[in-house]
Amino acid sequence: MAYQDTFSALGDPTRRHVFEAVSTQPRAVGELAAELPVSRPAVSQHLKVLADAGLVTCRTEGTRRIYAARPEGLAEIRAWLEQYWSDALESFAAEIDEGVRDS
Amino acid sequence: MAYQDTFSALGDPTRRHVFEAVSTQPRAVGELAAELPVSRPAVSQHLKVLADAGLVTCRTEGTRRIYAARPEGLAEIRAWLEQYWSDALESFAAEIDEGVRDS
DNA sequence: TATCTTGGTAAGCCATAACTAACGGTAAGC
DNA sequence: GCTTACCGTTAGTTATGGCTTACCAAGATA
Repeated sequence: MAYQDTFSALGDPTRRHVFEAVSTQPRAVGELAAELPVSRPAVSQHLKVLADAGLVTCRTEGTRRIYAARPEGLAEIRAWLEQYWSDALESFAAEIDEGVRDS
Repeated sequence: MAYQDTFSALGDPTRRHVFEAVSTQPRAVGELAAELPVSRPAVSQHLKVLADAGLVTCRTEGTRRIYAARPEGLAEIRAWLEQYWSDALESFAAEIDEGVRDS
């Protein structure tokens, strides 16, 4: 049920920006803060949330921390989506079948 | 880019519950409020957000409003996910190709 | 070894939004 | 036609969380 964490993590616009930024290319915290309209600590905090949700990984490079997107983190939400999609279509078909004769 | 609205709408846990409830079966506001630990106005507001995001539809039935899930609302996020997925794998492959030296 | 650079953490403030309570409107039933 | 019940909206309060400033830790370089 970790797809919920993914939704919560990606629910914030700033966090989506950070995620998409590191998706384009792995970057250090300072670089991200430089191109985003938020401070470095803010970026760091968002990265922590994303990391907890399994959406990014961290690689130490001297004093720098290079963050990269982790596509696998989207696997759960992807699986849920496909599952839901098929279930919904099924229910929809059943409803049509029964005929929606109001209550 | 409406997948962002979808993420924002589904980012809230309560809203996910409401969405999943109406997914199981179309229901009125009062019924939803009765089985969820939130008040009726709260449910109503959540449904408004979900409706704006195109995730639910409303059908008037006398004085009652029957809300139903709209699977199509997930189409955008689904498309984005597939797009991102393939792009990410591509970038990942390119990165591997260039060789991730160190560590 | 000393200093500088870089990143993470903690505390506090502020904004957004979710929740509750109360009111008004509308349709159904008697 | 009046009463009742249900639904939606609005105002007010509370709480969650995001942003910033300040401080601390770790590593590289001279």
